Amino acid sequence: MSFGRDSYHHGNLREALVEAARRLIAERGLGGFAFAELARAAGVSPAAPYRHFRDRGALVAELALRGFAMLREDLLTAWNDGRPDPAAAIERCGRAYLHFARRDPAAYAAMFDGTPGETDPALRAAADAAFAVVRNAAEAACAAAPTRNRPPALMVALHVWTLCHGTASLFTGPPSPGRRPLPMTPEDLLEAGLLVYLRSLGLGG
Amino acid sequence: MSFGRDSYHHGNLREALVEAARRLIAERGLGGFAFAELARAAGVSPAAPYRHFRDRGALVAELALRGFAMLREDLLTAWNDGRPDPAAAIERCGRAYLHFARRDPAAYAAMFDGTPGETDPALRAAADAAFAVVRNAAEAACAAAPTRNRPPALMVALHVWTLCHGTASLFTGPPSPGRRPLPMTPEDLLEAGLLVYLRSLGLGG
DNA sequence: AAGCTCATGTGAGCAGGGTTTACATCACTG
DNA sequence: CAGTGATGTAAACCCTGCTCACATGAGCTT
Repeated sequence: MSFGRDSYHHGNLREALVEAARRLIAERGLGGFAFAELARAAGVSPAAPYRHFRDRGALVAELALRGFAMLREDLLTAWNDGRPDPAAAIERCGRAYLHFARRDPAAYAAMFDGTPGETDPALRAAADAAFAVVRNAAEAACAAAPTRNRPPALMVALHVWTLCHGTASLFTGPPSPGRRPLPMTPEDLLEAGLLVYLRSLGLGG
Repeated sequence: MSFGRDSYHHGNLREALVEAARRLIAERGLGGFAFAELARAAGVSPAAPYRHFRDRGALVAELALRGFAMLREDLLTAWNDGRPDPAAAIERCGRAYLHFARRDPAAYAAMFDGTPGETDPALRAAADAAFAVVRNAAEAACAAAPTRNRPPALMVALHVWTLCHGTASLFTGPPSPGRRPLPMTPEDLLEAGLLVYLRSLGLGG
């Protein structure tokens, strides 16, 4: 369990690599970390990381996997069984979503901009589990809505997720050319959007 | 004006590079094109592209610039002065937005995932011009809404843009780990979302 | 037509990254 | 205490981004 490298083996290389990548991606974007650079930061030879990750993509996938697990927990806490009412709880979920995207931009990028290629089943499962929280919230919201205005719960969940992701993608993280200047916080923009949307379903204030 | 390279000079290198980049980015993502590869595809030495673009980022910025101009035109056409009514016209804009993201995924990526660094003023202006169309549509929609339910037009524009971008980002282009399987087309999902949202403002329906 | 100029392309070259392979070290286990 | 498997090293390969001095030739001036 040595960190400063007093022995031949690092003792914690895998974690060190993940954390170094998290830092670099947060600073310079998804493409902004070099495998060799991580190795250097850990005080290890350029080939060492390959003992822990098949390639760069595998490290990004690991980051995404952990990200989905954390996001799921944050959403579960925010949902809090829909108390005091589904609309308020969903707005809390929106804030939690943005908070997560801000707190761990590297994981967020890995989750939504990463690996155009094949997707590992465990990763897909983690993504499903995170979405399931929103899906469940949408079910509760629809159950609480007047019968006439009930759209399918899955669609509501997708709309909520879309609004959250759109807000996070456009207004947090590294600025892209398409980023608009905001006259309010992203949190307030999202809350207002969710409010308007849910009101149309007969929910909220 | 030679293409197959019968003379020392290419004659159209700049355009050839942009088009090759567009193709490669569409296939392999934003990081998936090599400057040297573009040169090879154009039958030119690896140093030649640097006569036309300062670096890789400059080419991406060019793609983004053209993208915003095209998107603006598409949105203007879709808006069609708000006929027959603002809600219907805004939904048409949403479809146009998705259609653009699908038709030119490389430009779309350059516009919204590109260059974490400084942004050229012309690029910013092009982005502003495209957003202005939506902004204008939101003004018209708000003007048509019952007085009690009028949120600020800018906020409505931002919500619409966010919904469009969220949908495009999550459900078109190269699949990311966070992508959900959809029981409908992205177009229908977005249309439904805009419908619910605008209904809350007292429009459409 | 002669000559100048400048945009455009070339070739060579440097630093550095991704990845593989054969080998070294070491913790653990029987 | 030897054997084994996990972990790190060294060296090597090719590719990329980018720079610089130089070559080419299109178009303008005269």
